[in-house]
Amino acid sequence: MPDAALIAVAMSGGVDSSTVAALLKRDGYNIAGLTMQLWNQRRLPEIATEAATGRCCSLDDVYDARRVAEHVGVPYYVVNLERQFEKNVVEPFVEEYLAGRTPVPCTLCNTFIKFDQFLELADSVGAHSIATGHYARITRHPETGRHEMRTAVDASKDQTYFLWGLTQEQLARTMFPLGEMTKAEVRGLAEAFDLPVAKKHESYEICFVPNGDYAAFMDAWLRDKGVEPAVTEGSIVNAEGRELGRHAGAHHFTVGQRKRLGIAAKEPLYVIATDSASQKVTVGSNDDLLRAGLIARDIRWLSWPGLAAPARVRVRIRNRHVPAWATLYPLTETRAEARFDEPQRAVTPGQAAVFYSGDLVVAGGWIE
RNA sequence: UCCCCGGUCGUCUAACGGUAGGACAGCGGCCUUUGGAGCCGUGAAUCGUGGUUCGAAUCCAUGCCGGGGAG
Repeated sequence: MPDAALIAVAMSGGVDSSTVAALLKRDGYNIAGLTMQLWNQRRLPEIATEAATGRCCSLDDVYDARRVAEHVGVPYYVVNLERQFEKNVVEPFVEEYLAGRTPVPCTLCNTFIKFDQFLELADSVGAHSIATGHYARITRHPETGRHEMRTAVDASKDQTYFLWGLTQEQLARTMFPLGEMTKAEVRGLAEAFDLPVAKKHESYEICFVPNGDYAAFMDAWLRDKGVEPAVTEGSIVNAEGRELGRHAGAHHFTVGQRKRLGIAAKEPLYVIATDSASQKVTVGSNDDLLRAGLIARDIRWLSWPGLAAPARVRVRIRNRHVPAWATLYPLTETRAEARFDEPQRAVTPGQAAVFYSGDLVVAGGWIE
């Protein structure tokens, strides 16, 4: 028997969250649809493109969400969280790049916006829990009652890499109705519900970067903030320190990157490291990217309450990376070292390391 | 001035006198709720001018350019 209590559904205007709203409504839940306006695509006109549709924050998406809410027959609200989004996602995103690391804005957005600010919004409309279109599962430990996160049944759509920052309190109030479904099933339901967005394409890339050119975005954002463009020109060197080329800013590069180096060599060259202090970008062969382990900091424990002794886990070091077997050694409460069974390619500072035990999402942290 | 050696896609480099190929870089697409990676596709060259030859990147002559040597 469905709970009569109100559930706030985060509606982005995409297929997944729209299907969630329709599903919960069909099952008799009392729901309200909310769309978070996170970023104004006209904010930085110098990088705006005519093809800004399909972005998670475009006006079209808000219209789509509203149409879906009307179609499904649920109350609908749009809330403006642009200020919070810029403070908690965009600003750290730029700062991380400038510091020589490679951020994961989607994780920041989930941790600080979608499951933080949005829960406050839910409170304000009297909703005791929230539902989103994420592909992940939440379970409870049968004995301890601890909330656990598990990977989505549809492994190809699993989004736990971006969700490891959720706290017990957040998990306790969250529903992921799509975690048990495949994308194909969701599409099928969207069509069965005759949702106006049933055939809408997937959203890709960073939602607030209209054309995928995050380097241009950063430069435009900094100019908009009145920050004088720093002198970021520097050299591209090999392991021996010999200069192979020049670049316009180390923050335009990330570990493992091959494209846009503009250097012709006998074999493809990849970025091995970037250094913001010297603005040096070091390049080398693919094999030079292999690392035996990593240290993760600011770890948040999800399904496990912590770690007292070394444990066998699988580690994902980027989205859609096939998790690699490793032994996890606790260093402090929030810091741990993972040593891979097999060396992994392009371990990148600033990216997340997410630890799994079977389908359990054990914990996540930031790669140092 | 003379004597060697060498000039091939943007770069590096192949091609007994017989379809100028590859790698890297570039560009485009696919993939993907981060950045990357990967996959597929694609444009691009014989230093100039004569000559020999059925046929020249290749052989000959000459000019130009680059590197070395002899003063």
